[in-house]
Amino acid sequence: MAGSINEATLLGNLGKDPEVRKTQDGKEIVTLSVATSESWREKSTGDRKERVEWHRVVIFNDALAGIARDFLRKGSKVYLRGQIQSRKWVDQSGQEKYATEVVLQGFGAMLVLLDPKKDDSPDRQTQAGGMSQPSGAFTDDSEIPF
Amino acid sequence: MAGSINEATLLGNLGKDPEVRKTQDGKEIVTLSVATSESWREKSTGDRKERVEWHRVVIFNDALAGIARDFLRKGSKVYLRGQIQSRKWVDQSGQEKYATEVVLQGFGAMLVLLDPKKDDSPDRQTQAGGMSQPSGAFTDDSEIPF
Amino acid sequence: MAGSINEATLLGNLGKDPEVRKTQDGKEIVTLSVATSESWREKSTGDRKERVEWHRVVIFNDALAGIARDFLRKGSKVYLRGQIQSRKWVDQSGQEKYATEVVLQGFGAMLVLLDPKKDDSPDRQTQAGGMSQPSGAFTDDSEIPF
Amino acid sequence: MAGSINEATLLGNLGKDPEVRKTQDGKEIVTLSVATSESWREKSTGDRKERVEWHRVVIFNDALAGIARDFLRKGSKVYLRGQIQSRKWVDQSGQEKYATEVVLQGFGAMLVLLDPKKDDSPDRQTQAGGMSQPSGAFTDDSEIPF
DNA sequence: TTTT
DNA sequence: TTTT
Repeated sequence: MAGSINEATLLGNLGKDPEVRKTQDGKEIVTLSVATSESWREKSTGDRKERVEWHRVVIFNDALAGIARDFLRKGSKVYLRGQIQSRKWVDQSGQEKYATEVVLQGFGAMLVLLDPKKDDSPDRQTQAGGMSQPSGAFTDDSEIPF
Repeated sequence: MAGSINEATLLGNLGKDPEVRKTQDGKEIVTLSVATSESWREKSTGDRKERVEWHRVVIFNDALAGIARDFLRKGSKVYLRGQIQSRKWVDQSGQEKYATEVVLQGFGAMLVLLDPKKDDSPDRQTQAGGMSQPSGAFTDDSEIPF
Repeated sequence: MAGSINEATLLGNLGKDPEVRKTQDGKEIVTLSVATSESWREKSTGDRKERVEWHRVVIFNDALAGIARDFLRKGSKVYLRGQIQSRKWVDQSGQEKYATEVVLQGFGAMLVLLDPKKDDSPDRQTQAGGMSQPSGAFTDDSEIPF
Repeated sequence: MAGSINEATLLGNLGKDPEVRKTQDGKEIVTLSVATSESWREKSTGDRKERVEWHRVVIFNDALAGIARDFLRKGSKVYLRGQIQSRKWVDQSGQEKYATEVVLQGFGAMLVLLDPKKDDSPDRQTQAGGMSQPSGAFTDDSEIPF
């Protein structure tokens, strides 16, 4: 199928520290548990309600995995974009299981750290594949149009 | 939690006709099976690979459900935005089951029909809460400002 | 034209305090100056380069305008979504002028405050038109699937 | 500034054929005029209103520029993502001019052709940095997991 | 004018 | 398990 888009965009907080695994060939894969939440007031009762959603995020992209491993911690706020992917397997008791994950891999993947910057941490954004953008002017403040 | 985002954006094709259910209070809920796909060339072997992902999409929003029911069919191309939500239940054999769905409900929800417009079909876009998109001309090039 | 999308998504910082204007009928309109920036390393020279882009953001939506007015300040980090709109006018010297803005109005508009929460500030997210989402389970931590 | 996002997402139609220019070093740059439109019913009068917005889109990315040049024409429907960038210059009469464009360049850039596929046209999606989307079947309903 |  |  040509011309399709599969994109998950999350802005939330980590429920625990990133988990780092290694593939057989030594590549690091980082897994996050990200919570998003929404709240609203029940129309009928006027009660305040909240729904929390937990997202399993798997980072295959090397650069993003390194950033996540080094700079994200339990409680960190993060903005990320990846693809929705479902896996199916049979567990030890023979049951079919499905899991759906947000996978950061390939060229749409994005990760932005949103914690207030501390000390000596490096630039806080990375996009899969790097970033290449041209130089732009606007060095003189008087040139800003508003 | 305030300040979070949970957004799934899909552009894909329906694998079958929409399914229409009714809640106890008579509200229609429409479910879609949407396929997205990506392909790439294997670096090592040079082989062409493809991965198809199937997304279960559940439309609670009345306006969007009506549009989907009336104008989407197996094979239709659609662009939509909703939230990722996971449900858990126990099946008849006592097994715990999880399912993750893209839910269209509330004010971020969006549905855009991308099939070539036939005949007498109505406006092809709706966003939750209103705002449809009517016909727009391309008659007079002089209207284009650049 | 049916089925179109016009969306600008920004995550950046305010260059100055929000500006509040009133229309003739007393409606408040809030204007923001939002900076986004990207940096990269010049391939040929190895120099570090940066490009800053300034965005004029105009908030017509009442709820979002109120949030922006009350909780955004110079330096605030904000995530927002609106539409790209261009205006044309003739200035006092008879020159034709164009300006392009990101307009928050209608049902796709979104504003998320990303500053660390202080004290007694209210919930930090609003979407145009309010928010209505169903109740969801996951109240018992043991139910979380990963 | 690290951690910022500047993203424009458009789904609209071309008002005229793509324009192809060459830089001094022979690189092709493709420019599009893309129309998006929205309509609504005036609350007070009940009148149907429509607003058409024209977007100037500049494609620096080689792969996307080639796709646009070869497969887009006046009237084509396209989905694209790029960055909002403003330029300033002085015209021949000494007037300061500003222009805002959606620029496709670097790794967030995306272009998806949405015209019904004709004949021998190639894959219809490209993302900056690679990743094209091939044909995908709908032959066997049993492949759909729900 | 911001932020890093 | 997070955050508000």
